[in-house]
Amino acid sequence: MTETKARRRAGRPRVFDTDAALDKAVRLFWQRGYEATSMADLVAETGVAAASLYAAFDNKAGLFAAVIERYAATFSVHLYAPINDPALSTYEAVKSLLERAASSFSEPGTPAGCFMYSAAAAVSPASAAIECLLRDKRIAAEALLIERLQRGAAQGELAANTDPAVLGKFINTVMEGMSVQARDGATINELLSIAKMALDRWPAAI
Amino acid sequence: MTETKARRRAGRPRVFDTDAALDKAVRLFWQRGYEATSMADLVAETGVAAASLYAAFDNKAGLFAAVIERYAATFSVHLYAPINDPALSTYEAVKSLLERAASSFSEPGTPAGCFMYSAAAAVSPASAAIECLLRDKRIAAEALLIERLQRGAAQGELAANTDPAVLGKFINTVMEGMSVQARDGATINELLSIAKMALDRWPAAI
DNA sequence: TTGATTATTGAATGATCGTTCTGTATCGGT
DNA sequence: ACCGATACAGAACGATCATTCAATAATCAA
Repeated sequence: MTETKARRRAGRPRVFDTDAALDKAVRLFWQRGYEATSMADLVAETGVAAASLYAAFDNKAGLFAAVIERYAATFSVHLYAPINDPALSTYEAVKSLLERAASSFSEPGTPAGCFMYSAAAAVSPASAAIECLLRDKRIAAEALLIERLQRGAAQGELAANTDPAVLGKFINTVMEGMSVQARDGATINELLSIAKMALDRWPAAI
Repeated sequence: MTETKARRRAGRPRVFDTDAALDKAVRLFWQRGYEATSMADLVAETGVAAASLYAAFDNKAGLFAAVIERYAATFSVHLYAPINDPALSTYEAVKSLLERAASSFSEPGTPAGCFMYSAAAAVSPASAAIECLLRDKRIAAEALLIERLQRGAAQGELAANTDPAVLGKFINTVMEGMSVQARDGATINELLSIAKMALDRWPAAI
């Protein structure tokens, strides 16, 4: 007979909720960025003692890495869902992606813009590894989008002279710009009209 | 008889070159951002003692404000020159703007991307005023672009159903995204193809 | 030459940074 | 009941942060 439940680890059980603490940390890093968020800020916001955060995440960089994964699991997943939805045409998928970006980036309950774009836009040389973590995520997301466009091209959904890599980079660029716009106070309607303009002249197959 | 030259100030003259020091500081803030650049970094890079920097710029925020103006005078001016060039059509002006952004953001001799977009993307609440300084610059630049488009629309250079404000926001959004792309390693050719795709959406008059 | 003014140098300031230590509490296994 | 293991709380660590002080140097106006 096999154990269905995971065996509890020995020792005193953790009292704080890891995901709840990460959710708080996500907001903080999202709003202020990596360098401007101090461990003291994180302790105050999460209510978890510094030593406990270190025991769970090693150090500030480790906590940030966990925060990245938490953001990806709770926000990025929904944003990019249309890309993986087989029911949508290529155009519909991109349109839905941009519209989700517009509403997500201006969502009142969360910091403006996209965590992946603004949380470590510029860092000290000592934190270069942090910048790379986010850069890799951005590049991976772009690659995912380009792959979707390539599938669409293979299905004959794009004009023959369209390069999916360029189109994907363009769409991604607009999304990154929309994040800056949102940070500067753009409303959801302004972001939607920007998205709409990016979708104009979509290189559909003839 | 009027004094043609500005009267020298009393006291010991400044020995360090303010603009040369600002140029060094521009690079540092451009690369690392406001929070991740320390006064010790600035002292090491400029070769100017801390007390002298404080005497000249009051504090770190004051130095950053001077750095913003220096960047605007030495980089932004060239980037936005096509917008004010009366010899160019509206389309030519925007095309030239985006092409200058592509080459400027990927220029090997300077940090990648645009200082105005990445130097204070996310800051601590204590530095909120710093974020506002750059935001105001971004919004002013966007307003300048929109005004140019409105003049073009008045000249009948744009399709009748085009909203210059939306078109300007779109162009600006693409530029902001191009800065992120450049930071992530995009080449000048990749940026140019992104710019080209944005221009494909151009709503010329029929 | 003298006094007012401003800049420079180098050390020192208190505050905050990320991180760790010390001691105690709570679990599973025996 | 006891042991090894893990987590807790709070104080403490050296390093670095932005900033300023004290003393000296160089200029102008008189």
